Amino acid sequence: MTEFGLSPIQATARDDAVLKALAGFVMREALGPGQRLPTERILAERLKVSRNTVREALTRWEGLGLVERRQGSGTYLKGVVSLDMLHMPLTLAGGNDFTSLMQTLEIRRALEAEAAALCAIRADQAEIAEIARKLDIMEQAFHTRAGMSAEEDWEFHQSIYRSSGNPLFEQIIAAMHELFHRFWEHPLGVRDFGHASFPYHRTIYERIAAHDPEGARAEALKLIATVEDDLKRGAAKLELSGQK
Amino acid sequence: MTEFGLSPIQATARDDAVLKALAGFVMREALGPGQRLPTERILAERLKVSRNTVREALTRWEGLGLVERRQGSGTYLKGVVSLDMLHMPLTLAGGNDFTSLMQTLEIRRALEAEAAALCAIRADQAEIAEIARKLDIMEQAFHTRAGMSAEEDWEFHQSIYRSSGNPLFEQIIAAMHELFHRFWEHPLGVRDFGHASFPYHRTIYERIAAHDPEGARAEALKLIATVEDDLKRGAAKLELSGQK
DNA sequence: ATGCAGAAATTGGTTGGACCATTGAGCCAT
DNA sequence: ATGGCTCAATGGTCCAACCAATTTCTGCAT
Repeated sequence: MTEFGLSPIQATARDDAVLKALAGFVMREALGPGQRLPTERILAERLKVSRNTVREALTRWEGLGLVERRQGSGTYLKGVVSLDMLHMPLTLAGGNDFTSLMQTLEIRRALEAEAAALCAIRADQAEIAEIARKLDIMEQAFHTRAGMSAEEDWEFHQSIYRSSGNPLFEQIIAAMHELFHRFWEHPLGVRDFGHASFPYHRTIYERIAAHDPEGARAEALKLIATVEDDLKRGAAKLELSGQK
Repeated sequence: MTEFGLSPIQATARDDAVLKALAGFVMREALGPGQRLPTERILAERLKVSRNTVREALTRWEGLGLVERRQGSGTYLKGVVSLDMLHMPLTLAGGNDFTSLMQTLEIRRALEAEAAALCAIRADQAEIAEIARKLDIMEQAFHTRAGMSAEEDWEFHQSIYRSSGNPLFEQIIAAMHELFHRFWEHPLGVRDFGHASFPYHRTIYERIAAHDPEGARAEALKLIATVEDDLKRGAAKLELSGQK
């Protein structure tokens, strides 16, 4: 194990100090997403605080999505960490009913369209190629597995958000995506979900590749519209079958 | 101390289970902001988990701004808690620079335009009247106080979000607004900030009152564009004066 | 009785040490 | 090579204290 450039902490407000020290360490070592950071035991020893304090600090970062813990393996960076970060935790009440889903879709419509337009403006050749790659993977999965391509679908969209030049798009939409997953994992019997949206993935890509922001925005809006339709169909079915 | 309706927890993923149980407890007891919740020691005893686990769970909620801890006093609710909450922690890397501000503005542009459009579709007469009232107040404040109408300006926008039929708009934009305030409270020497955007408030209102969603969207976009220009001017000034 | 200072109880914050559960790497027999 | 096994490393949980800030109670002086 190498020598970590970490020095002890002093007064109260330990866990904040721990996070500050850790952020500094991450910056000095130029650690990025995916990389492992020191074990809790080592951090506790180097910073001269108890392991519990280190754990509370890391729990904070985990809650902010900055870090991921894997038991038996280690703690890994999930995002970019810097000393001067601003946190904006949003908690939205409501969640699992049809209305809430439609409301999040309205937000997503706004963001998805804007992200696609920005991407069409800003994406360079490498980024466009990456999007094309994700699109190919998705289309291939769609055909071989008869429409079960949710994971690949999501990765395609993510590649667009990443190329929008604004990381907030991915952060916000990712949170909503999680909500959607939780919702139609087991309930809601719309099997062909997403089929209708399939063709628009390619049209979005084409508008982005052509650096046509308004075209990309329009295609993104069409895609979301099909999802909304699917959702309404699913809700209607639930209504009929008498469920709540 | 009353009898808490809390039952033991079972398997792994303790802290999540703790939060679920706590959320259920808060709902059953109909606890609201400002009220104190049970001691960590009591929670640990009732839920049959260690106090450490309770603390990690509460640390999560504290990070989300749902709860506030006061040493020697207790843990108090800060927001509304329910079982089906969606958490959306956003992190702005390097929070106080020009880039971060522009990024939040891009998000706001997307949401503001969509909210204005939805409002034009859905707002009823009473809501339109309320928006008109806020607009009058704002314009009057603008003229009497020579442009210092930030508070009234914000209330005008809020009234639009509220009439969009989707509470998420207000929640998300409000979080960003708070962030903005913290930023240009003292730094950034653009005095005439917001002057350029003034006329568009009335045009937005007129398009909403006319139930013209695309018109409202277009005017909202113009307004945000003026804010972006102001921001760029401010950044250019900082650049000139040699600050970082 | 009243008011206030000091003691005591309450409560979140921290510590250190122990053990469990999962992971991953190295080893060994096949 | 391959498959299974062992074992060390690592995060997850627990316990039992003690510290620090706050609140509440107590009792004395007025």
